[in-house]
Amino acid sequence: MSIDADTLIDWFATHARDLPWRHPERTGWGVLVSEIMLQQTPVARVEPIWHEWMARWPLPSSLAAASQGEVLRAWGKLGYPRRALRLHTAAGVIAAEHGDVVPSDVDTLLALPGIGAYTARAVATFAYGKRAPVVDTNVRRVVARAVHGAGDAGPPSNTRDMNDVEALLPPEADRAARLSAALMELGALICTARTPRCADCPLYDECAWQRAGRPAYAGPPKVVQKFAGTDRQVRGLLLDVLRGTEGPVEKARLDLVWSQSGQRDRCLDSLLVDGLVEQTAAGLFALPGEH
DNA sequence: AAGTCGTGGTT
DNA sequence: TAACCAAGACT
Repeated sequence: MSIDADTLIDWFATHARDLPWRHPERTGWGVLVSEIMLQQTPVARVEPIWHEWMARWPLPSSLAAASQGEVLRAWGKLGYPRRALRLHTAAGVIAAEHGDVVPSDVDTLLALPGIGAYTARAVATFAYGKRAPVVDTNVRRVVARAVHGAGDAGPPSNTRDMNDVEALLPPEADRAARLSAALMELGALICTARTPRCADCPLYDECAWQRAGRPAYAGPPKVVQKFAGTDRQVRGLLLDVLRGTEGPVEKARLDLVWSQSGQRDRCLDSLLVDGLVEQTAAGLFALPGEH
């Protein structure tokens, strides 16, 4: 079973959310920023920050001119702040080597830090109308159900997943791009992970999962990531102190966020290694480039 | 290639 | 309420 492109493209034309990075006046830079922010982060939390960034840094060169600390503060609590640092670096490369214009070529995009298989193709497709398989978690789920009749996608396999989606794309780049956006939107609004709204699905009649009686997911159990008590939580708490403080702080201030000194010190050290924190000559701690 | 990397809303 | 989930990348 396959997916009828026209059916889904038509559904998208009438049901797509009005998201700012889809507006006709958005630039490739705006699309890139949105895609990085949206990695593992919900639309609702990204939208206000994206607007701030577009107003403050309308070009790659304007972001590149900011300090890392400014960028990390503006990133706020979107999570995974290494994304902000990589985007800052990518902006510098785009400004210096690509005429301050986000590249439209997948391989060129892949060479930039923080841009992987999904983001490179999403930017090429959504910003420039190229024809490329755009595979994110939504698309994987929609294909698993509508095409393969499974309750959910199994473990990701980049090559196999992209081949699956490639086979669905119409030959015309413009329609392929719209189908890619539609597949993602369907996964986000209708074919959702926990409680799919099948009654509202434009693919209801042709969906292999529906036809098979909606069998439960039968693949290997998904690995659920813990958060409470992990280094990830502690790193987040440490960084939050520096984000909320004007200048450098003493280590004693950071020691307040977590009682276990061993884990605390290990996390602070890893933040220094990652370049998310710097130590001043006086031995104080600060966001990078702000002292 | 399995683990790691933030954060907060939803069920 | 604990678990799940959200437009992944990197090592």
